[in-house]
Amino acid sequence: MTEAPLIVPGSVGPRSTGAQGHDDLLAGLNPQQLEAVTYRGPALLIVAGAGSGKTSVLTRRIASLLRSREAWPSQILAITFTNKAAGEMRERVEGIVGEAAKGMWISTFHSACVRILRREAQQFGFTKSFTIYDSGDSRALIKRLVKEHEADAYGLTPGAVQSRISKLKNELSDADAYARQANMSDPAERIFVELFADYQRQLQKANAFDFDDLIGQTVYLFRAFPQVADTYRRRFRHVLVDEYQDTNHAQYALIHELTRPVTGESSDPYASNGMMIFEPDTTPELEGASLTVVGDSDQSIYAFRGADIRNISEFERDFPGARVVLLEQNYRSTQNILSAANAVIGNNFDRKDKKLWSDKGDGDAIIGFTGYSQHDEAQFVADEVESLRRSGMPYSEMAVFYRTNSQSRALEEIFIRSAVPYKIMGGTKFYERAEIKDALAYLVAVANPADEMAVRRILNKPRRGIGDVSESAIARFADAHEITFRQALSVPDQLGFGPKIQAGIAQLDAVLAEATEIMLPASGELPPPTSVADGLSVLLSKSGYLDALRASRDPQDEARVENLDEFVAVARDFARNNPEGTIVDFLTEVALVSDADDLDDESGSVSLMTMHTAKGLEYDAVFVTGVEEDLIPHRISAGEPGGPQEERRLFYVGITRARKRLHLSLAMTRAQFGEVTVAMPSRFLQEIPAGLIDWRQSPGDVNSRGGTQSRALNARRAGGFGGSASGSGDRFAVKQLPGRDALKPLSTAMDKFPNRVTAKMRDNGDLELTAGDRIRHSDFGEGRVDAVTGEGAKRIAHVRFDSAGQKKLLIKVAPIEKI
DNA sequence: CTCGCTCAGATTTTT
DNA sequence: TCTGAGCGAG
Repeated sequence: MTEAPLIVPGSVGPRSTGAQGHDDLLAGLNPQQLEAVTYRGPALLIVAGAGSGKTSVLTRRIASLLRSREAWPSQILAITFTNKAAGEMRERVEGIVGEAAKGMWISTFHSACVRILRREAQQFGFTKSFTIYDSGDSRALIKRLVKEHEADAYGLTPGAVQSRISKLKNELSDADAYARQANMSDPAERIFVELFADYQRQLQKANAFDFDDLIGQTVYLFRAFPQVADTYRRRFRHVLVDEYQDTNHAQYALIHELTRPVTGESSDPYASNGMMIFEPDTTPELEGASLTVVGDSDQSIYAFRGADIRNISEFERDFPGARVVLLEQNYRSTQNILSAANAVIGNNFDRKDKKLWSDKGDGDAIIGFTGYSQHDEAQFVADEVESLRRSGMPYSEMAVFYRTNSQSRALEEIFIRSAVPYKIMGGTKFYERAEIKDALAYLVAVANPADEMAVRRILNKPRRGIGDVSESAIARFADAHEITFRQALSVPDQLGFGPKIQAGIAQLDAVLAEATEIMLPASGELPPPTSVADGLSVLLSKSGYLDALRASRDPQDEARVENLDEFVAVARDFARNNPEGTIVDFLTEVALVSDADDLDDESGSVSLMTMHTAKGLEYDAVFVTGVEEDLIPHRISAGEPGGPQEERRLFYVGITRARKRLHLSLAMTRAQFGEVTVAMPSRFLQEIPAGLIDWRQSPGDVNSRGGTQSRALNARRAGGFGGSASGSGDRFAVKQLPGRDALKPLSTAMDKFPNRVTAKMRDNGDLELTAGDRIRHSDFGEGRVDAVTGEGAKRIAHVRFDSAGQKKLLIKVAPIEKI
């Protein structure tokens, strides 16, 4: 991520020869970085503090392997946690070595495993077109099972069951293994084991893997079929893993399996069974792949998801002879920011001492602010953003972090009113929208007819008069005749339903069949690139799904239609980018995209995200908000072992994202679901030396004297009288809030449609106003437009209200009408 | 079977 | 505050 003193890659052509080529690779590296790039051996651990240039080191290491012809591209496997990081790494390696980079596997754990599983699935009872269940899908399945098993009577909620199963899978455990060591006299435990086993059976039956299975089943595959594993071991001679501190046990095991020596025979239980002439334990046919891992235990923030910090702390023990390189020089942040970070993380007792340092100088002081409410705090952020913008910093170089997604709301509201362009990373994902999930279910029903969940989902969408009762009847029929749910749909007349339901089922069956013929022609010939988009269109229109939405009078449904249009557009884009792409490829891509992946830094907007999402990113200016007890550290973390320490690391990750400016803010009161609660400053604040923080408004100021006016309160008062330091009071003139995402800057097709639905709540669209127009505002009454400034979504009307005085209003979202 | 109403519960982080 | 589940009426 940081490349500070390192030279710009790409200055030397791909064909340059070894020695010469290496000069530019190694130029500007400090001694530790140099070693990290050039060391050769079976195992290398690069302990890379925040901002120490680890991505650069990793990419140079790969480039250097390629340039010196130590490895073919196809022999390299580089693993990251997000597709975004993978894409970035690929780009940078390509920047250095050009075409030679083609053929490398640079991907996430999950996509690498999918690739392997698709190839090998037939080996153990799956087909290549298996479905990937995201957490929503598995929750839905578990929910159904919990109901069927009446497990809620034992206090087993779907959420709890899901997270327990996930944890167990991350440990490579399964229902049987768990049962062996569980207290089976406890009925709740017995039910849980049953649920777990049933869940797994259902997945298998549906030809589906959940997220955890992608990793776990790959490990299983390697262990059960050593000769399969060997093909991958022979292939990948250099395995590199980024963010190693966040690997869980299953991922650790996967790496282990991949880097094992190829023995040729002894790992195959059948081979040594008399037939083979080799002596046991002969020298390996091929030594294990060289393994490079990069990580920083201070940035381990995924323990809650099973990440095991020991994977990194015990690396030397696991891989004897491993070389360890420590990167401590930070090229990202100013010393003030680093000093704060060091002071905070120093309070974690179980860590190896590591002190980041910088030669960038102290830089600006950290700015602190305490608001009266989260709105007040948000206003501070918005004001600061504007002032930084005026001083020349682009919006895209600013980011706002928070602990929980729900905190984004107050920020969004204020940003919208202040006309600050922003972009939310994460939050509700586009493919979690109901209509998108429905569309996906239609596609899955075609790609993987065994997936009963998908077929059930679309059975009555749009309404076909097929309710729970009929659905169960179909399931029973399928069971009784030993056919799949999907197959049952193709014999509607045998199901014993009335004509209406029969017709509905027949129609669904016909649509699915037609789409199947488009996307997966029975003739076996390769469908044209546009087949996915075409098939999707057919599904949506001929199923009546779109018509039903269009006929609806729910205003949200209009937006849903638009979302689906966008989704079809995404499919077309996919066809353009992947001419050979099949429906299965498309579904894979959609299932594995994550929030952090579609970060788009060109769009010129401020980025809002959780601190978790922020990992691996950096910005000139960073705002860490909600620095309060019970938020960071989060209340729930207190109960978990190691919880508070992990929270501290999270905070550390947040503050080390900043290059030049760091802002820490909090609110004295926070409204959470209706009730207003009083918040306390986070303990982490006290861990930062007081001299480093320049408080614009300290917690003490806000507590003791009521002298300082709340910005938000001020602004809300119609008069907009004094107080607000930066004079932005009248930005608040828009009192009625629009939908939370109304103003979201739209850039790519992907982030365009997730937010359409809510955006419908208020959008004046192209309302044309010119000086002299009279308007009516829902709060301020009537007034006259003095002037209009700005463009497009950010057009601002300067209005002189008859009674409420002068206001600036964002035309697009203000509750106004022309009169 | 669908619709609309009421009420409870929810919010930690994510591939 | 918002969403989802549950219930009763048509």
